[in-house]
Amino acid sequence: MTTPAADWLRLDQQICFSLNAASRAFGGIYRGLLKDLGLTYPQYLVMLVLWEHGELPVKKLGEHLRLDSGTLSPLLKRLEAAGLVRRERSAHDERSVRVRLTGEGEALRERALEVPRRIAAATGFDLDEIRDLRARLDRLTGALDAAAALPQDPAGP
Amino acid sequence: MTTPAADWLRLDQQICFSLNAASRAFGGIYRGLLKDLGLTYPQYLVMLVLWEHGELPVKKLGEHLRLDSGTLSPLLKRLEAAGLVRRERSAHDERSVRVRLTGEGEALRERALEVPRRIAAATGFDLDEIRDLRARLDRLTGALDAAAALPQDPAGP
DNA sequence: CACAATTCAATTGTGCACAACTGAATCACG
DNA sequence: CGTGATTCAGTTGTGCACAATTGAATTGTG
Repeated sequence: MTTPAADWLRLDQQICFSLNAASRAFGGIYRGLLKDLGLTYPQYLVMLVLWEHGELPVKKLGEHLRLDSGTLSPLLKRLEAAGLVRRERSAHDERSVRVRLTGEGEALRERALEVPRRIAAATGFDLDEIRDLRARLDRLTGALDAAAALPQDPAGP
Repeated sequence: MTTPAADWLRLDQQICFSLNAASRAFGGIYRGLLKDLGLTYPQYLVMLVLWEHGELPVKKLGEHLRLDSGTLSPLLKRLEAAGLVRRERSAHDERSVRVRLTGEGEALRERALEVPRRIAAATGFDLDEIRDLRARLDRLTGALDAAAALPQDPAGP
C-alpha cells in the first residue's frame, strides 16, 4: 500500500509551511521585543553569543551561529557602528578578526534579560514542552545535515 | 524557587537557535533538490499553491503563504521571466492581478513530484512523527501570533 | 628555505522578508 | 452623485542568507 505522490506532496507542503510559519512568527515576536534595544533578531543572536563568551574571532562566532563571513561581516559592521562591539585584527594571526563587546554592549545585557521571559510567555509552552520541541528540532536538523552530506537519494539499496 | 534570569536566557538561546537551525537546514535540503528545477525554495512554495489552485490573485497567494506584495511582486516577476507563470490584471477589479500557470509551469509539476518523497526521507521521521511535529509547530505559531496581537506583557495582572 | 595548499575575513551578486509608502481602483455613506 | 476610507499591487529601502570569489596570512611539505 504505497502512498500516492499527490499525498506526499500535500504532506510535504504541510510540514514546510508549518516550519516556515513558526520561524516567521518567532521572528515577528523578537522584532517587537528587540525594537526597544535597537537590535534585529540576528544581531541579538550575535550579542547572546558575545555575552556568553565575551570575545571571539569571527570564525568562532560563525560556528556558534552557523553563519559565514558573508552574513557576519556586514552585520558586525553595523553592531560596531552602533557602538556595541569592536573588531580588531588578532596579533597572533593577522587573518583573524577578534570581536569584543564595548562597555555599551555589556550594558545592553541588563536590558536584554527581560526578553527571554517574554518570549517563553508568548509561546504558551511550559519548560518541558520547550525542551521536548527543541530536542525534536535538533534531531531533525541533525538528520537534514546528514542527508545534505550525501547528495545521492538516501532511499538507497 | 524562581528560575534565575541567566537560565531563562540560556533556554531562550537554545530554542531560538534550534528553530533557526532547523529552518536553515530545511532550506539547504530544498536548495539542493530544487536546483535542477530552476526554483528557489520560496518560488517552489508559490508553485505548490498554484499547482493546487491553478490560478489566484496575488492577494490570495499572499494569504496562503503569509507573504505580502513586497515579497511576492519581484518573486512573481522572476517566475514570469522564467516562463512558468503569467500575470494579468483582473477584468472585474483592475486593482487585482491574477497569477496563472503557463503550460511550462504545469509541466514542471511532474518533475517536482520527486521532491516531497526525498524531503521526507531526508528528515528521517516517519509520517506520525512529521504529523506530530507539524501540530506542535502550528500550535506554537498560533500562540505567537496571538501574543503578537497583544503588544503588552502577556504575563498579565 | 621555497612553494603549494589551506585558512580567514571581506566583497560581490542574487534572492527573500518586511516596513513604509505610492497610486490607482473600488467601496461606503451621506 | 460625490467624497472620504479602504483595498490592492507595486516600489523603495534596510537587513539577512548564501554562493562564489578575492587577497592576504599561515601552514605543511619537500
